[in-house]
Amino acid sequence: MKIAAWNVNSLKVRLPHLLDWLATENPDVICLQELKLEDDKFPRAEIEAAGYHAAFFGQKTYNGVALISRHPIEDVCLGNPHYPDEQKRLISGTINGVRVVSAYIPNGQAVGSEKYAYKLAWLDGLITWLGEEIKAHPQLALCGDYNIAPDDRDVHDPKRWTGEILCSEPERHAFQRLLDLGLTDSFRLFEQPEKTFSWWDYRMLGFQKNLGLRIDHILLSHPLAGRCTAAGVDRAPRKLERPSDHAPVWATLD
DNA sequence: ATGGTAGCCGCGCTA
Repeated sequence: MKIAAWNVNSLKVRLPHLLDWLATENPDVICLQELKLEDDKFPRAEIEAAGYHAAFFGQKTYNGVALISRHPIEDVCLGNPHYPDEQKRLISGTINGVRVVSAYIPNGQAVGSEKYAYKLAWLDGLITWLGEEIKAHPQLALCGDYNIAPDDRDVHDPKRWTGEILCSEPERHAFQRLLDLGLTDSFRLFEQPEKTFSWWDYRMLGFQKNLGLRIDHILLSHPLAGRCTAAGVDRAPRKLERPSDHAPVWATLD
């Protein structure tokens, strides 16, 4: 079973890239973030024509998340019952007996800002909910755009980013609290090339210079981590014309 | 120190 996550930064614009990636990589599941479209604009027909089911939680202009799967998606849950939120950032469903969560964790804008406080509160709500969810569903994968680089290895220039948004200690501590629930960063189960990132700013030739961060993650509960055979980031779609600023991340399970 | 780019039913906001 191959599971992926991709912040597409507008599904309308990126649909051709998504369909290409589904055709070449053939994931069983891909969790999408930043759809930036309402549910009635979701390209259901195109996704189904490619042989996939879809469950989605959309919003105009901002946010929006989806589960795309080769297999039926059961028991879909929209949002976090412990954290009522106008912003559509969370969707979960059961696929092949695996509870798959697609999450778009808030960016936070700047340390100390109102949006930063929202990010930390949102993470608190996520952690509370996941504690219960993982008990109910021991086989769980939390996938998406975390907007957190968990370690200095995940940052192109750790000194410059020390204490900055995406790297601050409270954000990294929240990531650790997710791991403490019994989750494992699938990417770090394997040896990886140095300076592997999943997001590069559109500005200042960020991708060309590899000025990136690894902020997109697939966390696996212990039973799934034990089945994980490979994980990585696929930079190829970031090289295309009019790319998302994020690359897809993936993990395979036995 | 600022600004650079991309997406959105833009005319600023979010990332």
